[in-house]
Amino acid sequence: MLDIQLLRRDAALVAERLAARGFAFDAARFDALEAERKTIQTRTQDAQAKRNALSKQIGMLKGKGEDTTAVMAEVAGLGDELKALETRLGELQTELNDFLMGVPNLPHESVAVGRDETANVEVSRWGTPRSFDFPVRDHVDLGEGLGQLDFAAAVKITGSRFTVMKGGLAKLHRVLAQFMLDVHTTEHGYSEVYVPYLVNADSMRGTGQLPKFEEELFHVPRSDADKLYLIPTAEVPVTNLVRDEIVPLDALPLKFVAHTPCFRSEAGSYGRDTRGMIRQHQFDKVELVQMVRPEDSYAALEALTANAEAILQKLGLPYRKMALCSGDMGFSSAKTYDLEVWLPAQNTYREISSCSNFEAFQARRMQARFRAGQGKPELLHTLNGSGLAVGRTLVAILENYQNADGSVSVPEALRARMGGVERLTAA
RNA sequence: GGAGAGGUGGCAGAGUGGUCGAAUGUACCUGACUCGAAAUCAGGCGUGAGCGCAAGUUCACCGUGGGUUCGAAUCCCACCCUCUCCGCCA
Repeated sequence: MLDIQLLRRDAALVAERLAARGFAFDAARFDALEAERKTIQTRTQDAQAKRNALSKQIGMLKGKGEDTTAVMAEVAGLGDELKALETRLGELQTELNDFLMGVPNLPHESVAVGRDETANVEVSRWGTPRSFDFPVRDHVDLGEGLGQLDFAAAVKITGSRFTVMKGGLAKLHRVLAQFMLDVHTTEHGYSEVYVPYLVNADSMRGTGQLPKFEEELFHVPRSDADKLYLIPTAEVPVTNLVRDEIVPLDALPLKFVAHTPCFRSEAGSYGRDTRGMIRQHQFDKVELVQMVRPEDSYAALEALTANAEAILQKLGLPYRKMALCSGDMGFSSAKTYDLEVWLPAQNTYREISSCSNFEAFQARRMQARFRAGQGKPELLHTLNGSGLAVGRTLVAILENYQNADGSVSVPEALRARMGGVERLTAA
């Protein structure tokens, strides 16, 4: 959520900055809503103050055993008007809130203006894509060739966009997640957390998935009014750890890492990446989350992105770092770097991590604050990034480390964890 | 699943219709005393929002949402959550 003070001061300026990300902010509507809110709120509060004063008077008179009929008559006249005002004010506040909850974050000044991913800016590249002297197979052929990747079984059990892994590949998948967790906790200073995979609507609103993106979520019904959502990323439960909290200054920065499955309905992506495990309804991800002081958040974004890059480097996977343009960023983000890993079979780089600074956008929705000294509570800045998407990392290893005979070498960094196994072969 | 208890300020804990945003204790901050500290004494000390240049002032908030009333922490309804015991269970 944006700072309403900023909108009151200059809604037109906000509209201009949001236009850069392709969002049509209706400044006229906002100004109109605000104007009415202001009058109605003032009138409501005046009426309430009057009612409170008279009621207090009745209390005092009764305490002294005196007659109250005159004051009662006076306050009786207030009733209908007050009720109407309160109702209208409630409507306006709901309307304003709904309006604000649907407005995306402002792009940081360093973000390039552009409509879609074609305007993203390549920041750096690491590693050299390997050249193959045999026909390159994609991860589906490789995994099925090994007898360790089974989409047919997943379709039978559940449906499309799920996968079953077996044997060495299943183990490699597990080992990858643990490798990432260990690197981030021991080398990068993150605290490991284990969190629920089902969350309530307040949590989804806090990080910005609701109210706008409900169709991208899976949910589990409970009572009528109350359902739980499967997390689309660990960002949701982990960031919400600080919802409605005032964190002491000396506890900052907070740095968390969590390994969770992620569930996405992928509504609207029919036909995209239908083959293989690039785009699944369920996938594992190791997520980095930070809560920092506002003045530290852009340095933290660089550091967090470097933390994710370190995993790719240790695994020897070539990648490039992209700074997303204004039109390609997520709803809540002020600035985002995507890390894209080289996939030989697709002959291109594909997203494997997305690292974002949300500034105070999520914190404002969540009332996530810190207190410096004796001062007023201030909003935190929140950040997160994948470190990394485990399924896609597995895909990248299969394709980049494949051999002519269809076997797959295990990256050096994982061999000890794999019990010394150097390559995955068909059983 | 069955039975019971309970959700009040950072924490503890009063308050069952009126002067209660809320006693008291504790924690914390400031000052006094002290060479300094402890102890003691005095004062201060919630969050959000509106109006205002400011001083200030008004409103809302006692789990959540409704209702009754001139007036609700207190009464009524629904829901959520926590705890205890029993049963079942990874």
